[in-house]
Amino acid sequence: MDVNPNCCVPVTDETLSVREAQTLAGDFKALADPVRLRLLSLIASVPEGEVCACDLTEPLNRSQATISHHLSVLVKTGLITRDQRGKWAWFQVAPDRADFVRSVLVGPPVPSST
Amino acid sequence: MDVNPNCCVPVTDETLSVREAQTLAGDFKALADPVRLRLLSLIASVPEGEVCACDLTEPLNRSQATISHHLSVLVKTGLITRDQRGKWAWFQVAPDRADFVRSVLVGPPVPSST
DNA sequence: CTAACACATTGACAGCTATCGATATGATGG
DNA sequence: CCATCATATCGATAGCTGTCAATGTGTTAG
Repeated sequence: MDVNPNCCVPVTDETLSVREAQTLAGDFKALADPVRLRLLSLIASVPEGEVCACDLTEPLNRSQATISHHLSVLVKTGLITRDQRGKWAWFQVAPDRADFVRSVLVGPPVPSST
Repeated sequence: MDVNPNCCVPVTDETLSVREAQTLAGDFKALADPVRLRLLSLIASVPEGEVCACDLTEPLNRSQATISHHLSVLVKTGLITRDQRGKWAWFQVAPDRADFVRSVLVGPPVPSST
């Protein structure tokens, strides 16, 4: 296929590399689920800075297994950290990702009425 | 299941609502693919502000059908707009989403060396 | 040791998604 | 009209993902 005469091939150095794109996509994949977003939101919203898993199952209306799964996805992606303390597991937003998480959680431009 | 005595139920008003979470997750789902991220990056990087589809197939190393599919996903999500002009289709970052797109494309903290 | 508890893991299933070849659509040029 | 080109859509397939019940693992209390 030859390039049409009206435009240029736009690949520049500013373009995301394949590797960068994969990394970024991995982060967004972790954020691309409503349950995980609400989990993250809950964890980020507590003044204490950390929440134990027992308090996350009920408000999200999912089974304990499902919540545990989502938490482990968030941990594996590095967005939150897990701290096993006795028989409870405590989660907090990963300190080095706190800015990212906060910027991500400022709600979308909800297309509400008016 | 009763709440353990060491923590509180953290549901507050700051928590993402179900609807907000769904909307946000939809955006991130569109961004959760390396090919779409690179497409977006290419479109956002041209000085002219718009690119025709013919210039997007080759650099991403995917079939024409695949690129067309990804472009339509980005259009449907509202991140880019399509302008059919003669037999070419021109794409640009949606003006009202430009800030969001730019903030999203600033590369991740790549853990590689240098 | 045993029972109860908090949580993780497993196995299964339905639904979604990325991809491509093939084909359709719609514009352009003769 | 007809051929050609740019792009969209279709159909098929392989792989991934969200979910839950069931089960495993490690902890605490008696």
